[in-house]
Amino acid sequence: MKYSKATNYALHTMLFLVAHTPDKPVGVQQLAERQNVSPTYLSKILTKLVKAGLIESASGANGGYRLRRKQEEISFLDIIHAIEGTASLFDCTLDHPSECLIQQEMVKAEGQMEDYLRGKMMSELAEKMRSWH
Amino acid sequence: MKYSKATNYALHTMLFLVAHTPDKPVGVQQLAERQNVSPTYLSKILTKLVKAGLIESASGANGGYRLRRKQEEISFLDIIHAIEGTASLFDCTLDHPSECLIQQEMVKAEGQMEDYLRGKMMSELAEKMRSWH
DNA sequence: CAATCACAGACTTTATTTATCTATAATATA
DNA sequence: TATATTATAGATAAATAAAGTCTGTGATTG
Repeated sequence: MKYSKATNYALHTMLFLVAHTPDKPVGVQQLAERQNVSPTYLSKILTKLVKAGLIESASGANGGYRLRRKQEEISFLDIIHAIEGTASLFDCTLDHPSECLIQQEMVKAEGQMEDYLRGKMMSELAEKMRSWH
Repeated sequence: MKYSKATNYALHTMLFLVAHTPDKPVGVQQLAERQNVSPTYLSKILTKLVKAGLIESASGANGGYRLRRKQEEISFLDIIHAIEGTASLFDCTLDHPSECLIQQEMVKAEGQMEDYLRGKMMSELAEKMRSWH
């Protein structure tokens, strides 16, 4: 079980957009170069972020992507859910007589991780980055 | 990102062994039937649990598997680690100038889930099961 | 109109997970 | 000791998912 690379790309792209001057959109080309990934592949990932309402896109010359919400309102969990989906990490496929106790505990465990990610905002990371320069 | 079915099989097998009378070993055949999985495949999974020291095996007639520790000393995390490994769920493959802030947060988030799983013992589930019968 | 950009779909490649098959080693018991 | 029973190991195959490519289309700017 691993987080996908796509999630990594998404998180880094978001962090870059947050750190970037907010007005001007950033093209996928530039974002892809910084991460050593092909623009077409990254654009697929970014489209998911657009559909999730985290960023918006502009076509045409000088187009690209920019944030759609304030950075204090974008959590790690928002981004991860946009890429990985929101389904539970654990599915008990066995047919039980009653509810699966194991499943219940696994869902609770996941919930702990999600709570942390829900509370961790992009603005906090941006703050940390700034304090280094 | 999903927990593997193997982890599900492992957890259910452990729960069964915990609920079972402790002395007599249980054969993989019986364990596999209950979960609708092939004995050879399950035995591979169980071998991992053996190597992790959670259960022990006995060859030959009347052989099988049984717990090696007390049920209060076997956590969900022990079982999951035995099957999935202990590596972090998130690897930042980008080459950063310094430590990856995103990675750091992801590791913390994981830690929350692991803390929960570390504290959740087989004995607790067995207790719940008993209270239903 | 031409250059620049995002978007969509089909496709390929690679990696991982889930098994299966077969042979071998260990053990109990008749 | 012989036989049945059981776990273990390795090679391999099949199924699924992840990662990435290619190509064409549509929107926007200058």
